[in-house]
Amino acid sequence: MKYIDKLRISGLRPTKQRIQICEVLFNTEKTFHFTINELEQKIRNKKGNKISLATVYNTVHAFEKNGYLKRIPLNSNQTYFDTNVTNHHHFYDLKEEKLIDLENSDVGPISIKRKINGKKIKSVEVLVKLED
Amino acid sequence: MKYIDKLRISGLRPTKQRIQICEVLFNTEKTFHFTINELEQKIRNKKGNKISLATVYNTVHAFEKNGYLKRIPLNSNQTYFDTNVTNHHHFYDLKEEKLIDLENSDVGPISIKRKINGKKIKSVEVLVKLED
DNA sequence: AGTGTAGTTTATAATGGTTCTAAATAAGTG
DNA sequence: CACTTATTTAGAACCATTATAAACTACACT
Repeated sequence: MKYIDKLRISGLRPTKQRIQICEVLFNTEKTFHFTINELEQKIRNKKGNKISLATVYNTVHAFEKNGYLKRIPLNSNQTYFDTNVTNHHHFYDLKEEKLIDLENSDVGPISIKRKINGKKIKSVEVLVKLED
Repeated sequence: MKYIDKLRISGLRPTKQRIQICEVLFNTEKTFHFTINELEQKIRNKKGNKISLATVYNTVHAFEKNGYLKRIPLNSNQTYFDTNVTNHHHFYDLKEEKLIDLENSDVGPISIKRKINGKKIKSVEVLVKLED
């Protein structure tokens, strides 16, 4: 099982639940965005069984901490996650309330000319809001 | 009173509460970031009286709709607003959990090379996360 | 294989920011 | 002043998320 090593490397025991969540999140051709609730639905549909909501939260947070998932900065009542952890940006369609990936090559280089003493830049994220 | 006209122009009746909120938000040299709770505290301290939390929410949302305030896209359990409604970007200090303004001139021009059919760009917002 | 320990899952409760409700109050209009 | 409509308010409701604590499971060690 390919996910067992992935989990072990991060010090996470390869439990049935975590492997199932891996299969839903990472066994796809395309990366995607999701909320915790959407993920829980997806697990229920794809695997035909249910994983406790608390476990879904725990697992997603563990995956985020280990760099397998990214949180998308966005104003919403729900938190959006992204299975695409490479450097990239997002369109946000205000009408449809949908996120669309912007490949890194879709956005020109961004230069930040200001420095803050003692701090270094961890990430630069661009959100492009779309209207009709 | 300078805020009465501002309110009237937007079709908002210039009530005592709205004027007091204007004074706290806009009667300052520098713009600033705030959450609803911080604003409510500030009103209590500066004006010595209290405005119902519901009214603070209503007013901030009304001001946002009329372009007097901007919501900052950021992952947080609380919503952050900005009294600086000009085009600009933000640092987010992960350790201190603090926002810092980036002047527009601090960020080089950003070119978005991809188009979405039927949609136009409303805004481009950059969030630069800082770590130690 | 059996045992012990630490990690994990789970249902459920608690938390906390935000929104809703409906009654009281205030502003604008004639 | 009388009337209509907007606004304020306290409190309830909502809902995503986090905490709790008991049951369960993985794993290391004999």
